[in-house]
Amino acid sequence: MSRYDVPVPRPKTHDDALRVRLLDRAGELLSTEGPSALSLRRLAADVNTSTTAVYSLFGGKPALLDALYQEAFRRFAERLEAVAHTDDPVEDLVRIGLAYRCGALADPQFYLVMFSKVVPDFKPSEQTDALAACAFRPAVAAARRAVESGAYAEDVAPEQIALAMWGLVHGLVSLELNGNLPAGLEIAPVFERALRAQADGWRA
Amino acid sequence: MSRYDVPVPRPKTHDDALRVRLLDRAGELLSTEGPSALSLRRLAADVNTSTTAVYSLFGGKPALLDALYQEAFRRFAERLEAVAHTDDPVEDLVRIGLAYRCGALADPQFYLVMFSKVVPDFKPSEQTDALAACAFRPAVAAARRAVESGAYAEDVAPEQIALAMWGLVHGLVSLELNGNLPAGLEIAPVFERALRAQADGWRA
DNA sequence: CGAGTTTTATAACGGTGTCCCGATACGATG
DNA sequence: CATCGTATCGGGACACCGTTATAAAACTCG
Repeated sequence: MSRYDVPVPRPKTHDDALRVRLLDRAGELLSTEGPSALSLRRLAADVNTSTTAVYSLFGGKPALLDALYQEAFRRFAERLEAVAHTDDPVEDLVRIGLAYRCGALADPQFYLVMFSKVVPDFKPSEQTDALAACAFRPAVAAARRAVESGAYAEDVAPEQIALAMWGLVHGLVSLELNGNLPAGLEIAPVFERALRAQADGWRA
Repeated sequence: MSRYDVPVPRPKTHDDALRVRLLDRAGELLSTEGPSALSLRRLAADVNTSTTAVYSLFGGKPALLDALYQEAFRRFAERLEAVAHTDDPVEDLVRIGLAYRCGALADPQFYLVMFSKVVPDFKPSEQTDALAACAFRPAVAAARRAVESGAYAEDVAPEQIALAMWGLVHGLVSLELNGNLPAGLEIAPVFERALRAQADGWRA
């Protein structure tokens, strides 16, 4: 260490480029072969490095998962924010719900990382929780517009309505992804009808 | 072997009593210390047998989980069937939803075994799927009564309504158990209001 | 150019699920 | 009653996991 603790970082190959390569490959493994295929040894071998890299760059497997988790939420939030507003805020809520399902089905393994415990003893960090809250905002905003437009009673908090919608879509999507749905049932139409029923149920 | 290959099985200590002891202990471990504490070695040691017992009695860890899964669904179905009928089928739907949450919160680890992938590469068997369908029936029955009573339009299948209710309660409960809910929010009242909104949204 | 420090890969540790394999103990047979 | 055959069972081996201690390598600085 030079004088006065000036930190002059020595060169490293465990750099940011390797970090993104690890994250990319981890996402690939997760999407193509499922959570059980994502082991540190396999991951390190696939990008021609050692397991130590994961520890120096992330801190361990849970931390790696946390990074993936953040990325997944970021993309998810993007999708939901991209839903165009119409002049009917209640319709917006329904559309956000439909976009939610699209996003989940587009990359099921990521969805499972976000909301299911695919890795034992994995606890999202605070920063990650904040990101998750971001993904929640478009629905809250739509619900607020709906209340302001008079479609819903003024004494209900928009957060409550948004949470109800979120619970519904998350529940149906989870059941769908886990294969818990009764066989021989077309899901898409039921999904939309349930969404509209929920949206209508809150009307003043 | 006596003549004509009559199979006279030799005595075994891997009998049904050991089977239930293993299942009991497995449930205990799951409930008290979580999924990561449920290892075959630990389980076998706790009931004074060997890991082989699990393989001869169940077939492996996934199969053991499948048995637990069945037991969990059995209890869950009991809870839902025990919900008393009132003269208002729509109110019955709401009560079933509330009972669902109670059942899930009573033993969260079991709920996670049922609906979350706590063990990688665990696929419920067909028989188990049938049991899961049983747990679904009380809600379908209530929805059917609601349609017959005229509360809901005749052209909606009771299964659709029941599925929507199931999705809602499952989603909210999952979010609650996974800690994905926005902090500082009283859940119980929101849960019930969302339930009623969903039930009302289907009204003719 | 040598000393020292950072950085990295290798290997070890304790754990897991799974499976083979030899010891065992019982029922049927002579 | 003695013997044999066989089904059964527990211990150990195997491959893999996440994690970490260690020792070699590479770079900076005096």
